[in-house]
Amino acid sequence: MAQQRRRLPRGLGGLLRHEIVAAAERVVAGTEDSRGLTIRAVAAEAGVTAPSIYRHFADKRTLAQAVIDSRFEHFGAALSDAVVGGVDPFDRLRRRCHAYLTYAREQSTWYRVLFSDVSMGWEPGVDLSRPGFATFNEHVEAVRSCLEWGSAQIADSADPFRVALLLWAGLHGLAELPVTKPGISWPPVEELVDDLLAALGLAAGVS
Amino acid sequence: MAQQRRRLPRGLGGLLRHEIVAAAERVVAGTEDSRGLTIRAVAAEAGVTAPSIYRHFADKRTLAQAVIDSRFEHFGAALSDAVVGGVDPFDRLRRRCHAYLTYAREQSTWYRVLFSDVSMGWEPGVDLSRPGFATFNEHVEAVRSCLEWGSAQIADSADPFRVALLLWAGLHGLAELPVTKPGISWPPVEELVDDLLAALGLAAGVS
DNA sequence: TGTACATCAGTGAACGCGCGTTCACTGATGTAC
DNA sequence: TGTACATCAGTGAACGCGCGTTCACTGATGTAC
Repeated sequence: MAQQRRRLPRGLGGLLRHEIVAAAERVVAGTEDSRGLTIRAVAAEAGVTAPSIYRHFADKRTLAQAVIDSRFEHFGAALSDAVVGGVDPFDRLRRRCHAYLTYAREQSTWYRVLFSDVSMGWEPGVDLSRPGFATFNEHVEAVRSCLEWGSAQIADSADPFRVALLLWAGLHGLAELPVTKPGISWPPVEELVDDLLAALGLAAGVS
Repeated sequence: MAQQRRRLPRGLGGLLRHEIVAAAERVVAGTEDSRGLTIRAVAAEAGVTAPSIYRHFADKRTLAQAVIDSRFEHFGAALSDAVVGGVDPFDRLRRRCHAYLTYAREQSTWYRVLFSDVSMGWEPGVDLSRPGFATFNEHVEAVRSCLEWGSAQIADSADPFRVALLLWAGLHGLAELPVTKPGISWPPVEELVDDLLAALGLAAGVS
């Protein structure tokens, strides 16, 4: 039977899927919430007409999912990059937390879309390999390393998973509340998260 | 000059402003986020046509503000009611925190609208008398009472405002993340917040 | 007490808009021979 | 090398929809005399 030759993608001038995702990322970053993510706005940002989006994504939902996956990967990479150069588990965890807050401050709209938008959250029991879940697992492991490293001093009854959830909960509040409630005079959140790490027995200075 | 008599409001059958607000509360509670809050949906829920909303509210923004104020009052009242019967500051703060999580669980859509919706947040420097701010002040005072009550045991260098922010941040995470990230197997958040209170020196059992 | 009238909450139709999506098309590009 | 053709990313027009909002109206109700 005749062997169907696969065409190469057309020239570099062709609009790539990646460029649409990048345009969508900019659209959301430039607004207050995910309401701004419309096919038409993404197309305009990409310099293209709206129907051409459908050459690359079946519908709006598929596009949104692709953009969210991309942002979760970017977020996870920012946290992983931040630990480079950390001298011990406490220091590495602290760097992760500070990077978490930096991302939330600099990409505040995206942070809220990733973590406060229920229609875009992780479904229970499915898709645990999604980028966001991998990042969560790294967070739990970072906490476990601290608890094990400091086990000579701290009662080893502490459950790393529960401590990690508690730390994450605090991080989430420090990431989001200064943005949504700017009427309160927040101290630097980096100081607050350092206090939280100390309170949870996840900092070096705790005896 | 002729004294203009003010008409009494028409009969009880007349549609009251309060009924529209209540309808709007139900509309949002029945959806995933504040996108569902439309003039038409509120009117339908109230059993009325859309234009009649404008007899009571200048525009959609004014209606949304009224509903949010109402929900903040309801939220604050739930927290205040919860402390009744508390035997000491630690117990009263713990009851407040549990009521916070209960509200977030039972009214999860409204919780996210009140605390994660940036377009509806408190503006910096204005309207500090809004119901939500009063509730925040009560939260800080509840933490202050704990720190003062336990001052014989705990170093009094702890700043109640900062500790209150840290506790609030943790509460916010425990309130929101189990809803937006149900793929993680969360332990009961009441247990987690008890751990957090202990870690922050805001529980009775801490030596 | 009776009647004409002022009041006004709610109605029904309509507007202009932005949305997601579809459809037939165009025109540049790579391929077959 | 030259030409006819297949491919396909992107276009322009159009659709049906729900939105916020407006407008003239209706009809029940309370008031003045």
